[in-house]
Amino acid sequence: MTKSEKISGESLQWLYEDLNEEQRRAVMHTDGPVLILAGAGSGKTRVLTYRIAYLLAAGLAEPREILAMTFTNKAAAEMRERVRKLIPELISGMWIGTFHSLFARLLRIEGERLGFSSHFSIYDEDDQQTLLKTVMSDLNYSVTAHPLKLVSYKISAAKNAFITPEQLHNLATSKQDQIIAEIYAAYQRRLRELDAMDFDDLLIKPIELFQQFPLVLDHYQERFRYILVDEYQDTNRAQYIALQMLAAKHRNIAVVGDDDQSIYRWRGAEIRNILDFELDYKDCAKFRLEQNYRSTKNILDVAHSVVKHNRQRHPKKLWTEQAGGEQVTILEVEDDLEEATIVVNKIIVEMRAHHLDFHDFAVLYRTNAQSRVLEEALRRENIPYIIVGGVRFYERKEIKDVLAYLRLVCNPADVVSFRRVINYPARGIGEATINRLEAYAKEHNISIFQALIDCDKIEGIASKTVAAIHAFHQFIEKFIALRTELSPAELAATMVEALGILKAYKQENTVEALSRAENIREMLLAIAEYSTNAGKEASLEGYLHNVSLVTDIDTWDDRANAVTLMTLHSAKGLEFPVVFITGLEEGLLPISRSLDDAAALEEERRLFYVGATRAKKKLYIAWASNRRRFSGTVYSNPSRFLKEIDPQLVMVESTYRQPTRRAQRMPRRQEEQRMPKYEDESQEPVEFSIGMRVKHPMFGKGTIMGIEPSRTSIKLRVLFDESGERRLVLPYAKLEIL
DNA sequence: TCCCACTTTCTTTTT
DNA sequence: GAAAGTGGGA
Repeated sequence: MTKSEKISGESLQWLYEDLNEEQRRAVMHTDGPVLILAGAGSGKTRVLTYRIAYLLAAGLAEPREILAMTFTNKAAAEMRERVRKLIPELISGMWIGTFHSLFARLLRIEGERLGFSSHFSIYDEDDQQTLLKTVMSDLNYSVTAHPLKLVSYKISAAKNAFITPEQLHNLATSKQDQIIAEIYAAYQRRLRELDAMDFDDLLIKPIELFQQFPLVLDHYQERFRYILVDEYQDTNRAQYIALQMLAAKHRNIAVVGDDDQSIYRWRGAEIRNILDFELDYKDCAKFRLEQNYRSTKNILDVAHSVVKHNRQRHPKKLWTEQAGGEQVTILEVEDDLEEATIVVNKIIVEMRAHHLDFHDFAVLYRTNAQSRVLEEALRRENIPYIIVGGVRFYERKEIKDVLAYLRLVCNPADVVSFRRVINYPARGIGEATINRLEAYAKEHNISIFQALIDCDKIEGIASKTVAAIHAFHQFIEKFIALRTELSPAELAATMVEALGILKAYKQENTVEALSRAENIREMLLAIAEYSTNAGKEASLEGYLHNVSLVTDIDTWDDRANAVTLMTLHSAKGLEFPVVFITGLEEGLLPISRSLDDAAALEEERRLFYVGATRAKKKLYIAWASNRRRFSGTVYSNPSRFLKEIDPQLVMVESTYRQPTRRAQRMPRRQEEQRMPKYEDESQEPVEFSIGMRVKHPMFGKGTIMGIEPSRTSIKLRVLFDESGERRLVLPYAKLEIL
């Protein structure tokens, strides 16, 4: 049967029924590079899934020849599910997943060539910093002189830009940058010794692999006849290079994206990648999806009126058949508490008026810290809610403890995990002992885990400690042996039981301890679920790789009947009938650190755009003139984005009891830009004066006796009526003026 | 070596 | 206001 015969069959009716003309052309243009500029809500996922389905149904590709890359597991799962619905019989063997998970899979298969085993550990940011700390101390660099955050940020940035330690060294313009390059080199060596990779390595190592082993590259180039990339605007340099390499042979690379929704610049994403796709592939076909199927015209116009102020963008405008719609409402409120209250009230009102459910609402914000007041307000009204993000499940201490044990069983060379659990639960093995073990391991060129066996030969370790070390060693060995006999779930459960962690938490009997115990139980259930789902494929390392790459949004349950609270970043790709964007204040959205950086500011604008275009029917935008941040109150001006919105598109609801000069409603034109106070804390004006009466939540009432400015903060000397004199650091002292 | 109390630092977003 | 780091006493 020829290609055209197959395609003309009735089975492809869906191509004509479900797609508009431009979408269909994008789907059916299968030869060569394709750029699909797909605006928010224009059916981007639909085009991708139909394209895959079409490639398969038309016989242009086998499932195993398709590689589809997304940024979240959720997006990948959705894509897979939708392809399955179209052509259930052709689903297995495709590589659909996130960059990180697919590359991890690739590295599990091919990593041995680079000196990694198939069960290498994946380090998250936390682990990364722990390792960096030890690397720096080995090199005798203090974390005071070279803040860990700075070092890890620069190394990560270099990796995302695919810059090697040597290159970074050559690029260095300061002594510190040279040192960072040196740490970077040592860090990479150490990772290899530990059989571990961090998130960035998952993107970089495939490139190194391809460069060093052209035959491997050749194999994957041949195999992946069709490559599809979602959210192309968020790819970084490393991802870009990897894609270029993989696509070089067949050149069937289709990328979908929207430059207006590029919001990961800070993570190394290069908007240039999508803006320049046509230069990279001069013969590419270009399709524009500009019909929006999600939102009303009012919402789109508001979003557009803001984003059009960006210079770094393809000019374009979405259109919709849903003319008009409800006006966008701007809520002007006094403070964050009131903001939360009004949001909750509006939810209740909207529910009654339009027969909506809780899951029809999303409340979005710039920073996770903003969720707290909202939570409290929702709880007061007994409204169920789900928070996405914040402290992630797999980053919780108790979860990481158990995971570290499991990782150690998989990969005894994993020193970061080793250090985490060697003395947890406490078995009397302290820092001094660990250092001796480490020195011994280094001297004899063995792993620290192997050094445990010989610990009785090491000088300076007490016999009691030797016994503890041997017991620990045997404990791990026992589970290494059990690994083949037990399922991951059984192994984990047995291990947790043997460690007595749950019992210890129960004994502690505090709210915190009990919730930690609960979390561990939940994790054991999750492992069991993984074991069932993966069936015969289930393995401990498989599970560990999975959880390393899971994000909160992946587990977000969109069917649960609850209001969703999340950051603007997490909201990308989702939609809700009613959306609230909160905290539209200078310094918060746009965030203070972006104010002096034109490119960063544009990203903030896109962030607003992403948020606004999540709304289907109704959009609320809120700003508060006071917001409690840290422990002080911060006064701010309305976001410049509010002023960019065409006033005719919105209605303003203000709840000021008495609007202040600062808080004039929607001023037409911006006079002097008043910077929010918290932008630079050292400049925060002192609101306190000597002799002033103040109240502290713990110490009670007192009198300010002195004000002592220092390099980084201001200290107040307060004489408390009951407890005497104390020094309090200003931004953190929760003082109320009486 | 462990444990407690105190100090310091951090809040932008996340695979 | 948390969470990690530091330091002194048991």
